[in-house]
Amino acid sequence: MNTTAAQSSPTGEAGPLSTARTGDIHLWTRTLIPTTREAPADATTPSHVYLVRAGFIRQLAAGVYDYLPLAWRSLRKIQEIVRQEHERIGAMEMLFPAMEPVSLLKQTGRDKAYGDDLFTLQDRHGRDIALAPTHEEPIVEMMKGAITSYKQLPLSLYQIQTKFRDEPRPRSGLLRCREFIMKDAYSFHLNQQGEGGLDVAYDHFYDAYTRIFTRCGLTFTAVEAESGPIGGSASHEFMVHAESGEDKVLVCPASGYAANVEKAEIGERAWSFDGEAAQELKKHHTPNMPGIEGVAQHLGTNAAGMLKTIVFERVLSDPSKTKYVLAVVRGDHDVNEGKVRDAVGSGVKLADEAQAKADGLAIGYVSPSAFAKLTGATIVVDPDAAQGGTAWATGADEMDHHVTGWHWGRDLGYEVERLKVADIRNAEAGDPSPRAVGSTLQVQRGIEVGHIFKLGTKYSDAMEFKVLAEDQKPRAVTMGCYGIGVSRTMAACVEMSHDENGIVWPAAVAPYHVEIILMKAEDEKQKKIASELAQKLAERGADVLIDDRNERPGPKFKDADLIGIPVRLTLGDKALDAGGVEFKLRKDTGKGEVVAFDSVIDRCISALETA
RNA sequence: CAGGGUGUAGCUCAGCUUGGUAGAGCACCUGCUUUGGGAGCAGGAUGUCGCAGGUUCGAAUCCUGUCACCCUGACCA
Repeated sequence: MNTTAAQSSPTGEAGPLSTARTGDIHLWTRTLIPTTREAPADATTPSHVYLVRAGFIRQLAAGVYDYLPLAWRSLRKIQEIVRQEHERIGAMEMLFPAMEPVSLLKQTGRDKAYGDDLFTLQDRHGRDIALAPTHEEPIVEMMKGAITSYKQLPLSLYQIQTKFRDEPRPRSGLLRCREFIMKDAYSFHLNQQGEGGLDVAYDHFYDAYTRIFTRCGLTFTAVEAESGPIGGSASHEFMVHAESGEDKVLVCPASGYAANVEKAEIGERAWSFDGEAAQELKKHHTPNMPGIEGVAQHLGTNAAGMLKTIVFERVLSDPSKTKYVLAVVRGDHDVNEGKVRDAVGSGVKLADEAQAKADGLAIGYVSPSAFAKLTGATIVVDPDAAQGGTAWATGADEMDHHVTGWHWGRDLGYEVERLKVADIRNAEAGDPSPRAVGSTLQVQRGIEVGHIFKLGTKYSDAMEFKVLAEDQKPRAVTMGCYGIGVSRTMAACVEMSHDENGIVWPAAVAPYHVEIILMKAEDEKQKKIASELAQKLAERGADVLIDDRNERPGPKFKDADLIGIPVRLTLGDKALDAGGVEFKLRKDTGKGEVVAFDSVIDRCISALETA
């Protein structure tokens, strides 16, 4: 067999206009596929276990992985799909540096926004350099110098590149890395609405993302999301359904509404401060009880019987004038900072603990009663906490003490009139749907593989990126940005598609389409047939891996299942005597079937096309 | 960052309590046999016991420090 590892144009010299693609043919013994029988001790997630065991990746440091030949082939296929779909919506590919001056990030304040997540270093002159976590600043910097007129808009640019984020806790193999491959795109517009506007481009990217993840064989949902440190208005996350996913998505089966847990709205809930006090207010000594569950138990109730008061402060231009915002939720609920922000109509952050204590707030033991003693403060109450008929357990506004029998009307008095009631907590399974009366939200776990944002002029304002509009006046450029975690997408494919024997690759992202197993690697006849089959498959565009190792059948079949190539052809005496080869799809269980030589190529191709 | 855990051969791990100078299985190399779902026999090679100090006649083992990695949470395009 003369098959070489480096297969290119089989028909002749490749000229400058010839980039004809035909399939690759690689020999197992001439590439590197270090499969292992046992999983590394520290791998717990399926994609991590199988990508390591199947010889796709190896870990170099926490959240830093080598991509071995198989992984790189899959990644390139994902990248190719990404390129084709970006090409389709008219986005142009380019490449930015991986490093950028920290001073650039200071212009938008994102050096602080990213904080310790930013990898930084100093060059020989002592200049601070960051390894880019994303590229809004460099692209705006470049565009500022490159375009000056509205006539050059709209424009969409993208790149596929390694990104760096010093995650506090990398985990789950490729799902959460400190160095990872990302596709990031940026669009530029004169306006948000109308022809050539951001809204149009956003929809195009939304559609492109839908096609990309569909082509990758993923089951996913596009959910409404918070924009996080990237900023901006509208935002959607593309979430692959997977148990190992870190993100929680709330969905309403009746309306199709789907949103990230940080963003999900909750439907109407009944609330009222009316109702008589049923119990006496009683103080309890509760020292050294970390966790609301412990306190609740001590007080003879549960977390749902308690009120939790979180102290925020408004983000003001004059930081010396602290204005507190008390957010009250039921003890078993979590306050959602974004919803608090929306409810009070200004930016908020958790109050500085030392300052709050100096102002008389017993952090950790605050009750809604504290509101009566504060001047200029705001209080927002979640509907589930705004129940006047309940005798609540809550803090005693005194260190190491709680109270039971607390009552809104009796214990906050006339202040009840000044209470604001709003949805300020994270949604949970079973909450009423915001879009369909009578329906409840359900929780799904997901892996975020894509995220798109309408940035508006956040970055162009900060960096003074303007173009001249038709009215001859300078106008800040409206932007969108669009990211796909390429390496994470590969891992998501494995999370979605595997069985107890290994990976089951969707054909579009499989490192090879067909694996040919030689039962007797030394047998000249088998080698010749394998070579001929591979050649024909390659001419039809299929990538072929030939397992030519001089191994016994057992390990070869086990490895074939492990690395998960969609189509398997086995060349052995059994099938050869019957006048063909054994054909089996990875996703099918049981034995394969013998298919005659003259029809097996068509069979392979059609199986791949319908996969 | 808080809490928990682990570092011994390429991989998975035992040995540590009670100190005496390094082990198993798999993988690897050689030979023979074997060849349709992780073969058998025989022989062989493989270690700075994470690192640095300390105690001791003697440390993988005890003590101190330190580094790395994993898990839960916090955090997070």
